[in-house]
Formats: sequence, structure tokens, C-alpha cells
Amino acid sequence: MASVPSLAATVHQRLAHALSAAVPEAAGADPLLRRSDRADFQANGMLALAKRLKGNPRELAARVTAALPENDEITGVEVSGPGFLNITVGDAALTRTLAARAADERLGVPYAEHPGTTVIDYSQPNVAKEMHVGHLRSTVIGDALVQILEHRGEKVVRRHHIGDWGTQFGMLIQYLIEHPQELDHSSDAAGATGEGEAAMARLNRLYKASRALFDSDAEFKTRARDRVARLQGGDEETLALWHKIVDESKIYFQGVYELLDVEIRDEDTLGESAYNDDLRQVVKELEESGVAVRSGGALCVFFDDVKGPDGTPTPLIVQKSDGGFGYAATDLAAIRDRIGTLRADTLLYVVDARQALHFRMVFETARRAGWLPEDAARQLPFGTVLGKDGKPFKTREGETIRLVDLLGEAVDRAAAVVREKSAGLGLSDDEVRERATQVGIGAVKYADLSNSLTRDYVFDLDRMVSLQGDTSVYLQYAYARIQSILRRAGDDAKPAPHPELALAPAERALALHLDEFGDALEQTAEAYEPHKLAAYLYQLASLYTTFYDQCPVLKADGGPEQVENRLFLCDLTARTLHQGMALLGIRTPDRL
RNA sequence: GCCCCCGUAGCUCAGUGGAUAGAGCAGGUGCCUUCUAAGCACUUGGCCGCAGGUUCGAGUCCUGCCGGGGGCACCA
Repeated sequence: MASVPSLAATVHQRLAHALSAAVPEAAGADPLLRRSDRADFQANGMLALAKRLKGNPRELAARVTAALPENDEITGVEVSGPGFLNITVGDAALTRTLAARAADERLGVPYAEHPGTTVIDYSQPNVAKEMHVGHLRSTVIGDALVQILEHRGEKVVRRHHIGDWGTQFGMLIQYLIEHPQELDHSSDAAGATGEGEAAMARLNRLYKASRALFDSDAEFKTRARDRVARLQGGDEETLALWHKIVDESKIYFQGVYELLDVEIRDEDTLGESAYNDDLRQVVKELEESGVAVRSGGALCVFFDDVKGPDGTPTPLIVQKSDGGFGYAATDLAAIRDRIGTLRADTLLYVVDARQALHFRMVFETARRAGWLPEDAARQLPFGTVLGKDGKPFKTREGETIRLVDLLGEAVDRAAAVVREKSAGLGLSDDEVRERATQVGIGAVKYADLSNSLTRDYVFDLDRMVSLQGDTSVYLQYAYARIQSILRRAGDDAKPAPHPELALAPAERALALHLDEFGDALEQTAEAYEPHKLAAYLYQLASLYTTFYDQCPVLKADGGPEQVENRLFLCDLTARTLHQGMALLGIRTPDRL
């Protein structure tokens, strides 16, 4: 389907043309069109331009105004202040543009001009360990970005770089060999919900038991270390047990993903182990090319501006002095695979900001080695999740809070509200549960996605699930109200645009915002900042709610055409909300 | 010591170099015989950390301070 330029984009283009016509030497200059509270739009470009051409900004603005063509798109232009252009658009043109959008399945949103291939690395849980709030951020943000980029036509390859390799597996596997029944019990899954929880319970017990033995029994410790060597050497029995542990963990991960309502596919899950066979080659090439050098027995890459507290250079360690490989080697191997084999143009890493230095060094190393084009890789660092006390989110005892507990709590609290609000509707327990899940999980996701990535953010379940104000439920509620109206309209009246109708203030404000959906998506995608989309959608819901309050739809007093036109605005708002929320990974139930 | 991030209303946060800095929560005042009050309208509340600089114009860009967080050799 054809994409539909926003009315804002059309006005922008008209202005740019008028600018070149009125002042040929200014051809190509940006009129800097912005939304305004003094008119529909304001153009700020005349000021800078007048400065450059050493002219009078107000006079320049007047000349541009005179050069604007006569049509119903721009119905009012006036020079204001030092040389701003205040621009009013016509209701008919506005409704026509929205009608064109509504006629398109994609709501007129264009594809990216030059879509490429992006590999995005997100949701990297560790095998045999619980998932916590840090994984929540990576998963939720990564999932939203995948949807947003794919929607623009980008080819997106997802990669979940799970922690499935390393010395701790020697300990776990050795214990499993000595206690073969350890993972088979399921009795201790009592109280746990679902297979995933049961799997995690078993893994937890295995981890604790083996850890205890590892710390207390020197001989076991030796056997565990020996087991690591066998794992890396490809010993069959060892690998079989390793697989068993990894598979058990994947069952757990899937349970969490299901609750979180994100699709994580097994074929996209390539753990650290997947690059094991490439590590020697990576090291060899780095050493032979001179990118890496031996230092203290380890193979290192140095950087002029990376130093430790004592002033000595701090390297990226590609190979440890004992011959083992650190995670830098794995990350480098992954880059080679993603650029070389997957032919990616862009690599994204949704990873905690505390790993910024690591990624800077890894990217620079890959660039020096010729594996990574300049600026092709980028970390999307996210801040630490804090508790209400402003300290890292932990229990009072200092323990990490389990993600499943947090999500469960969010759903439970939402369920209480749903029950209260839907009293008398006769919802079944299952229906209450379903709505509570969509509301509760949506609230957690929205709280995360509506903040900018880089800053630390305070995880306050009370606020998220208060379900008031700027929370996901506000958007869901607006959507549900629209669906209610559309249901009531039934066959009596259908949404249909009527450009001949003048728009009420609340209708104009809503329409102007609807017009910006494509632009908002573009900005969101180009900056990799989901919170921009969240802000757009909240504003949309807010404008709709005002419209809802001020403009009766089914009982509009302007005749059947106005009913149809308002239904049209309702319908387009609903579809825009639905689409936008879907891109954020949040459900929009028809009833609430 | 060096590097990165943050500092905007009592709290939590938005704010692509443009005019009077915006939301939500909390506080105050109204509004449910009318499409879902999980809502709406109005309202109280700001040396945008400080000081310089660039600019016609700075919360936004640059420099230096102050405060908070994080990172800096074989863990990821």
C-alpha cells in the first residue's frame, strides 16, 4: 500500500518550495517546521536564514508567505515576533490526509528509505540462574525495538547471547555426575506455577548444592576444574549433561517470556558456546595482525585512553594467561559472525550501561581487526533499575528480586483492581485473570519503555499498578472506550470521513496529532528510543479523552455526517493506539 | 586519578537551538439521570545544580566547577 505523507510533511514541503522561489540563494534551507501552541505549526527557519543572508527576518518571512501557493492545506499564515511564521492548516485537508491514512493497512506509515539488516542482541539471561529486573529491561526494550524496526521494513536478526559457557559449568556438571538424580526431582516444585518455575527450582537446588560442595571440598573443586577442561574438549558425557542443564534453563526462560508476553525463539538463542569453535581463529588473527599483544601472559588489546587508577593502561583481555578465553573473545567472534556471515549493516546491543567500556573496547578492537566497519555497532546502554530508596533494586536482605515474583505481584495487584472495577459484570475468574495479565504486564512494560533508556530508573510497582495517569492502562482504557462506542454504533452508523465538516477544537487537536504517527515512528526508530513512541501514544490517548469528553460521537448534534466523521476519528485513533502499543509489546483489550 | 551517565515542580519523569519550560503523582476546587469517572475541567507549585562562553535566540551546544551513580587486568 502507498504510504501517506503527513500533512505536516506536506506543509513543510510547500514552505521549502516557497522559500526557494522567494529567495533562490536559500534553496535547500530547512524552514524548521514545528508544532506550536500559537497556531497549528510554526516555522522558525527564517531567523537563521536571514542571519546568513544578512537580511531582515520579518521581511524574508513575508516574501516566503507571498510565494506560498493558494490551496486549502495552508489556510492561514502570519509573520509573528522576530520572524516566525505561524501556520494554520485547513480542516478539509486535515481530514483528507487522515482519510488516506485510514484507507491504508499500515496507517500510511512509510517504510524506511534504505532498509538494511540489523542484528539486535538483547535478553541475555544466564543458564542455571534466575532472571531479574536487568533482564526485564533488556528483554522489553529489545523486543520493542525489534517490532519497531521490522515495521519500518528493516531486516532484523535477533540474537540472545545467553550465558551458557564458563567455569561454573564444571562445578554443576561434576555434581550432576556424582548425584545423577539431582535434576530429576519434581516434588519441590510445589507452589511453583508451571514447568518453568519447577525447572528453575531444580536448577537452583543443583546450583546451591554444588556451590556448597565446591566451597567446602577441595577434592571436588579439583574434579570440577577438571570437568571444565573436558567440557571444552568436547567430551561426550560432559556435553550431554551440559545440554541437559541448558535445556532445563530454556524451559525456565520460556516460562518467563510467556508471562512477559514476548516471543523469544530457540533459533535466535545463540549462547556463548555457539562461538566456541571460532575463538582460536579470532585469537590467531588478532595476534598475527598485531592488533593484540602478549602482556603478562595474556593476549591483550590496548587503548591510549583506557587506564586504571594507578595510571597503567587497562587492556581488553582476549585470551587469559592460562590459555582460557574471556567473554571479549566471544563477543569478537559474534561480531565476525554477524557482519561476515549474517551480512548485517548495523549491530545493536541492548546491554546494561555498566558494560559501556567493555563494548567500546570490543568495537574498537573489531574495527582495528577489519571485522567491523566504522560506526556499524552500537550499544544501547540502559540504566540500572533502582528501588524506591534510590538504591539498586534488591530485597531488604540485599538479595536480587526474582523477575517472576515481580511480574506475579504486578498481575495480582492488577487483578484486584480489575475485580473491583468489573464488579457486576459477571466476569469469570479466567476472564479476570486474562485482563489482569494484560493490564499488569502492560503496566510493567510501559513503565520501562516510557523512560529514556540511559538513565537509571526507579522501579515502583505501586505507581505502575496504581493505574492512574501516565500508565499503560490509561492508553488501554482510551482504546476500550473507543471499542465500546464502535460496538454501540453497530450497523446504524459506520466510520466515514467528511472533509466538508468543520472540526471542533478537540477534534482538530486529535486530528493533528494522529497526523504525526508516521513521523513519531520514524523518530523513534532512528534514535532507537521507544520512549518517544510511548510519549506519542500517551499524548494521543490524552487528546482522545478530551475529545471524548467534549464531543459526543453517537449523539453528535451535527447530523449523521458528523456522527460518521467522529466515528472515523475514533476508529483511526483506536487503530493507531493498537498499532503503537503492539510495537511496544503491550496488549489493547477490547473491554476493560 | 582518568573515562562514561545523570542533575528540570515536594516526588517520578518528558522536553529534535526557537516565543510564556511541560506531563503524571501528591495538594486544592468543581464534574457521573448523557458513548466505560481506570476519566474530565480548573488550580497551587520552577535561580532548568553553579559560573562563564558561542548564538539574533540556550533547559538544549562548548569549557570549568559542584553534587549523585557507574566503570577502569585475566568474572560476565
